Amino acid sequence: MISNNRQLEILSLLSEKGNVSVEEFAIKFNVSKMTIRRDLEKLQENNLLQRTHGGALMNRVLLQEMAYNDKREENAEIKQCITRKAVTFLENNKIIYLDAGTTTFELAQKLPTQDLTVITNDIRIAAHLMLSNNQVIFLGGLIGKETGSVTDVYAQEMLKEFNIDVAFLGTSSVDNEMNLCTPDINRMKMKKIAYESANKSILLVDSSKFYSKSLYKILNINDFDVVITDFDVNELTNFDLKATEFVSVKCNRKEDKEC
Amino acid sequence: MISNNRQLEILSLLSEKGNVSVEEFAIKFNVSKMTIRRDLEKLQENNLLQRTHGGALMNRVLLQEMAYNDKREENAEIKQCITRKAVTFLENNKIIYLDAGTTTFELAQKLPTQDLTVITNDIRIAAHLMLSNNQVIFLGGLIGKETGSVTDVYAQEMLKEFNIDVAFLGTSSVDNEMNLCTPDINRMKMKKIAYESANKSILLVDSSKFYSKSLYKILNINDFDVVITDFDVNELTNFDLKATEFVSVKCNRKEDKEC
DNA sequence: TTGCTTATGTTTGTTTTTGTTTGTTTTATT
DNA sequence: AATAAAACAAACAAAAACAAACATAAGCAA
Repeated sequence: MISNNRQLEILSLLSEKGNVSVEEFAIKFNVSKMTIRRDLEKLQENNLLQRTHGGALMNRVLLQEMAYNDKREENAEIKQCITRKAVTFLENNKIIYLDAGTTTFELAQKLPTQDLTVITNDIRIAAHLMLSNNQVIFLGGLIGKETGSVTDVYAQEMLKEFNIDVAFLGTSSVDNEMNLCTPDINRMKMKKIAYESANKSILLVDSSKFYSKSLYKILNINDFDVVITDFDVNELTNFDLKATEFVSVKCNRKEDKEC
Repeated sequence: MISNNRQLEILSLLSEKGNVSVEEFAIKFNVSKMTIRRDLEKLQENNLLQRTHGGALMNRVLLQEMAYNDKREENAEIKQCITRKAVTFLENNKIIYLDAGTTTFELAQKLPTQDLTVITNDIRIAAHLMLSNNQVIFLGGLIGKETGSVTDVYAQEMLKEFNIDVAFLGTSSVDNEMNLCTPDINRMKMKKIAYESANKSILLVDSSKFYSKSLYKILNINDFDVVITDFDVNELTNFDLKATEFVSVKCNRKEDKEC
């Protein structure tokens, strides 16, 4: 087994159990304790765990990263389908806005590597796109720990100043009347401002988000120019959706071929 | 880019398993290990994976790997010494500013994990600290590709609004008259604003930066409350440094014990 | 064919990783 | 505090992986 791989496994077990012992791993990987100690030392250097006498404790930094990765996994196939469709709405030299969220993060990874200007309030999206040849503008402010995004008044004011060609928005829920909802007032405002600043707004929403509501109404699904979703078309035709281009991606969870 | 089928298969297996070993593939494809290494080398050049001793890991999107790469940087040991000293100037519940740069990035990794408010214009610093329990405020704007930082008018205006307890600044050069210099007007302004907004300013500068000048003067070394450097003390006493608390870290490049 | 380029294998010496030994430090117990 | 047991870490040695340089083979155009 290659050493980095062993270190990754140590981290992964650590995140499950919270603490690990040197002996445990020496046996598990069939290497000497010294080797495990050296692994732990290296991992500690990178702030990935906290060594103790006899083993190591989890660093809470790691916890959060894992939580984020887990969240990414949820509905992964569906998000792949949705974002794969979303990129077809892109054109060169456009200014786009990417809302904070896991779906838009997936979209960020599928963007062309150049000729776009991308505005975002999600630090993970910004950090990722920084490596591309696109122009990246990050909205400033206090970074929210759970979401890795900025939504405060700084970000809101800054966002108002841009002329956006296409805004890609996500949402945490859609209620019975097809209103997008969110429990947080700042997130609500960010989305509204993005919508208002953009010539065209595209909603990315997977079916798990429907029929649940929370405190703030943001916009109605009808307000969007395009809605990309795996939600059942028939259910939606009960509503008056003529104003919206409606793209339903059929997504077979297992085979992932239809999209 | 990808020259053959084998490399494609390596990537595909890598994305399935997360890691691969050289030996495994040498056997699987019935070629020499050297050939596999050359494949991995090529794929790494294209940022498609991360080589390790014995094999390769999937290329991770998160910034952990960046931290990794930074470890291998030139004056790494000296920067370690300087930043180790710098953290001793921190107190709980303070508002600090971290300038963009590799030295301050090192410092960010050594910060306590809570009770600080950190303002920064460096996205790597922000992304890293986001995982801690400190409050993190990122200054918005266009992200510069080479530096991963924002220095434009948005960032400048935003920075002016904060009350900073301690600002930690770096610099690209210090000229013969002990003025900090930079070739970029926006970077110059950012540093000046940070200096003016802060109660206390601490300069982190390694000896390689001295005696070289560039277009814009920022500040004089005497303006700082504290200067932390590995530069030879005797050379500096030729200048009138009484206004500045001067901390010289002795750093033995090889042994790295003095600090 | 010849000459060129590219991919691969082999040899060699170097670097990295790992295990072992030894003596020290930490922890727990009396 | 004294003691024993466990964990640790420095130093060395062995093994594995690596990479440069050269040799060989394959593919391809003139």
